[in-house]
Amino acid sequence: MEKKVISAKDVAKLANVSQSTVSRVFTSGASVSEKSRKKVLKVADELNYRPNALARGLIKQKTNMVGLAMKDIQNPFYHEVLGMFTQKLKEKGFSVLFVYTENEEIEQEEINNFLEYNVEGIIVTDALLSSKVVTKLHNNNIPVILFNRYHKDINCDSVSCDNINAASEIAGYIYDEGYRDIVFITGKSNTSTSRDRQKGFTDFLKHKGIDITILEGDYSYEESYHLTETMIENGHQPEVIFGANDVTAIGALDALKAMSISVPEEVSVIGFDDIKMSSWPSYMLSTWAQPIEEMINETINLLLTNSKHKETLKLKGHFIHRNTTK
Amino acid sequence: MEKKVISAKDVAKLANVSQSTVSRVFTSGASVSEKSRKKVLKVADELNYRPNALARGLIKQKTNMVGLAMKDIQNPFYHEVLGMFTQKLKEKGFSVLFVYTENEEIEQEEINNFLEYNVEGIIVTDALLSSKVVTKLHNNNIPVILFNRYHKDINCDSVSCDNINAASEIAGYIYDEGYRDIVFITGKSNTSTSRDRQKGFTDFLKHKGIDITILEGDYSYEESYHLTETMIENGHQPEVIFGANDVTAIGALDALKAMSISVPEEVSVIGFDDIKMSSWPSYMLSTWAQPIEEMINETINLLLTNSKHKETLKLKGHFIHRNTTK
DNA sequence: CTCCATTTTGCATACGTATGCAAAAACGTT
DNA sequence: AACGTTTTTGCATACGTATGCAAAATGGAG
Repeated sequence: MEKKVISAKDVAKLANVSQSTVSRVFTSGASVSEKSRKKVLKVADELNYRPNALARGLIKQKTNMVGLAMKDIQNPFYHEVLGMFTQKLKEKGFSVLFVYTENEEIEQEEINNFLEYNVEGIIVTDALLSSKVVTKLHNNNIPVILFNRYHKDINCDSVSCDNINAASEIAGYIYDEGYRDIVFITGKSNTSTSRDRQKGFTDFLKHKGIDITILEGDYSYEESYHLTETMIENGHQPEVIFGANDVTAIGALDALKAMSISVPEEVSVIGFDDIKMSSWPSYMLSTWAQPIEEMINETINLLLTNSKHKETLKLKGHFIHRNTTK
Repeated sequence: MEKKVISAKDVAKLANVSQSTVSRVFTSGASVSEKSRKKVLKVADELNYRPNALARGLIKQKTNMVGLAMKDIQNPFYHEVLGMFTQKLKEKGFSVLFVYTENEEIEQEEINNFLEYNVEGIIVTDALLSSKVVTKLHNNNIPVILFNRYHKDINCDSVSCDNINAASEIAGYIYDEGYRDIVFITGKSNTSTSRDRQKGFTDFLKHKGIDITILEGDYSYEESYHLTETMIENGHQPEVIFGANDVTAIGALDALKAMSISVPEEVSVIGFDDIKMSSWPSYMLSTWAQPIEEMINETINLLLTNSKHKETLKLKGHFIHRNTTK
């Protein structure tokens, strides 16, 4: 039963051609006569032959593999991102070498793993890597793209939502509605997403002469729920709460509901991400929709072009008005 | 700048040894003198050398890669599964080639992709594959394990929660509580998980002389919400609702809340999976916790042993009593 | 220092594919 | 049929590593 793995040589023998010819049949753009192609394909099909991607990668210095490192898979936003990445990369002919990381900074080890497999590019989602590692990758001519993160000290491509502007627009909306008692619940403070959302939000309002209340969250439901609950218990009931992401906003929303505070009549709530859950009837959360598809397209684009000139792309997105705002 | 990729040969030259010696330094169990090892490691570190996994895989017929095909990444349960799989596989020295699929049956193409890369095993989560494909894989001596699915016509290893027994135990609990007006909201009917949960549940109750109401869901929040809402509107308010998974139960729960029906006083709700969301304060859903970690350990175990004798493992798990049951 | 046993090393080859080069085949023109 | 042109083919080699084998180096005992 121990059927040994069949190679181009085996096919060649049965088809009465050379191994080169077999190879050419499976190499697009190579010159093979129609007769040989037919013969080879027939035998290949019978033997169930498929070219070995490792050997091919070895000789072509091209593996068709992309490393995808992802953090914080708890946030539903990234599930959608993961799904879309794998699908779009597949369309482009790439396979995905997946790594899940718990640290804010991807570890050397993960990258080494990617390098050993000669990935053609690395996408890092919701995490960072040291500038030393980035330099090393660039020396090896491997593009690396940060998705939804960037850092001034890290010279590499990055794609994210224009968090500053988005938060600023949200602030504008809130301002126009006449709200003045405003709360922002942050995400993890060491993330550029949270910092930018906070900056865009507070700067706009400060410019209008409004100081807001900032609660230090961590992008988790639990923490946000707890913060909101405590705030209300301490007698502070704001007019509007803006959460650094949807999970945060939903945590606040649930806390308000639990305390029988009506939304949006007494307190408005706004999130960020537009995860699927936000459109569930029990939430109907007003939120900022990140242009996921566009962001992913651009990321893959940067990967494919691999230009020496590094870009920091920031895409817009749009506000979605649901039932947690008036 | 175009720094070319460095090979064992380069290291060998600088360290004044042969390529074989360099190779042996990076092959555990090979015989190298301490002196050479030191020399080689020093140079390797300077040059930033790491053995090429492709070349190694080619010659050793061992790639340290595992194919992971996953369906329905929308269900939060599978995010936890994905995270745990990648971590545990990494611990065992495997890299994960990830594929996301939308079809109930993994397509030939995905498998071919895995095969081209010489994966050492394939894990299929929440989906099936044709018995033809399985046979082909077995012929190539590649183990394939279904996670949370099985099928009588597919002769391959599988690991899942013992859904029949779990649902049966839940039925027992419900019966003991004295409930008689009972609703089960199914998942997708073509999944073994949903079928088994339905079977364990209904069989137990039928045996007690109780007929239950079955609503055909699809594991989605929206459908479950809608089904529950319609049922109540039609005047049927049961004593307890059992959802085929947590997302289903949460959909029902939210529908009940929206209609101001108190849980668990008027209606109890029970789910299945114990996803993170179920322990959110606003839900506190009573549910069945699948023994994820154990399931994953067993799956990896089967992968490693790759015995000719195929097993269908069913692990137990346990009931978690929260606030949606009395 | 000599001899033998053991360890370490290098050489050569293999893994399965792609590709430059030259030979062979096919084709078209006169 | 003879020639030149184009297409197709096979040969040989390369990619970067692991490993059997024999040669070389090391170590220990006398």
